[in-house]
Amino acid sequence: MTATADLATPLLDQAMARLRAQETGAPPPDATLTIAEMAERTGVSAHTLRYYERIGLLEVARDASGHRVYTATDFARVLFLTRMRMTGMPIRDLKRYVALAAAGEETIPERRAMLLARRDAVKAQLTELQFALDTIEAKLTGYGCVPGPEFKPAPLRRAEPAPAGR
Amino acid sequence: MTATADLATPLLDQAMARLRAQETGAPPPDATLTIAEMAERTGVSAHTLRYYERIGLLEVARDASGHRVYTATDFARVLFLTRMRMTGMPIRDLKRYVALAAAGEETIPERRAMLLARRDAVKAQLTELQFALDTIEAKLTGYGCVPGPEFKPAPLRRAEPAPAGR
DNA sequence: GTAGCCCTTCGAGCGCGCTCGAAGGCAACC
DNA sequence: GGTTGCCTTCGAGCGCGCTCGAAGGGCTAC
Repeated sequence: MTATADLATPLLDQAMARLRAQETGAPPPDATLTIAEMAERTGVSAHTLRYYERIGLLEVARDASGHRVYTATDFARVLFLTRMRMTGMPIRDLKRYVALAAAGEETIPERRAMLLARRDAVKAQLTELQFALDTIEAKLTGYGCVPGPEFKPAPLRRAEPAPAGR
Repeated sequence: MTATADLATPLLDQAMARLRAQETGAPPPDATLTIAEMAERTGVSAHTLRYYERIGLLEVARDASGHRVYTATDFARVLFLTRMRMTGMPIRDLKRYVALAAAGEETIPERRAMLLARRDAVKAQLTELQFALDTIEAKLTGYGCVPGPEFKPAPLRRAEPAPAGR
């Protein structure tokens, strides 16, 4: 994809980078990573990793020279953050979530509530996206395009019953 | 949903407004609409409707007093635009698409290419969103939430990339 | 030593997509 | 005539999420 330059979708490219990261740059066992390695493996730029730390989404140890030392836990957290960001969860909410997580067990109810809200939001988004996809394919048909020789619209299991037909 | 105020997701709310618009504010037969009526029925604010027109996404007729007069065609276009926007399609691309559509039949190949690219992007997004949803539900399970109707007591934390780590 | 390179902090800047406010027109009603 | 209220144009401003550049530190290789 990204066939035509002016159709480039940065968000999607980043997302694909992250997917690749999840597949190829699998979480290291208990090795540590430099910021450059983290950037490469998570698909999140070093600039952005520093930014996330600055705003309190991450708390990263330093080595003797003051360089950041990322652990497997940090790696997992960055993946979590990027997945939540992908769903459109605002950074302000992620900050709150992370703060709650740092605060201890008694914040679990609120964290759970946040996740439940996010889950509902994501389900709604899936419904909407499917709706938009239907719109696109209808228009493609109008432009003399067959919906496609491919069998499955997407390699995903339908999370939701499709939104009332179309 | 939108249980807690600081979890509010404007995007989602707008999206829901639009969904409602599609259901309730069904396209008028061949009546015309004022900007306020369009705003109400599409869930797109009057400010934004004017903005869309200003940047060339819309071309709206005026009445004798210079007030905008929206037709059913305009309504349909606004719905199309909002659905494409929902997929993350940048306004710049929509501008190009609209310009092509205005240019005539010979631009159909390029329009088709844009739609195909967008279709792929949306499919990728669906996959990603589903992935994120899985992540959320796994974490919810860890927080003692059952994803389904059946209840299983899960007092133990699942080994998850818990950002709650620390 | 010094070159190269990756790292650090800090603050400013940017692109996107709205969002808003000011200033005024026109029509209807009291 | 005056008030209300929705409409107009125009340009400025804003919130978000990065993104970048400047200025400098420390390590290794030559």
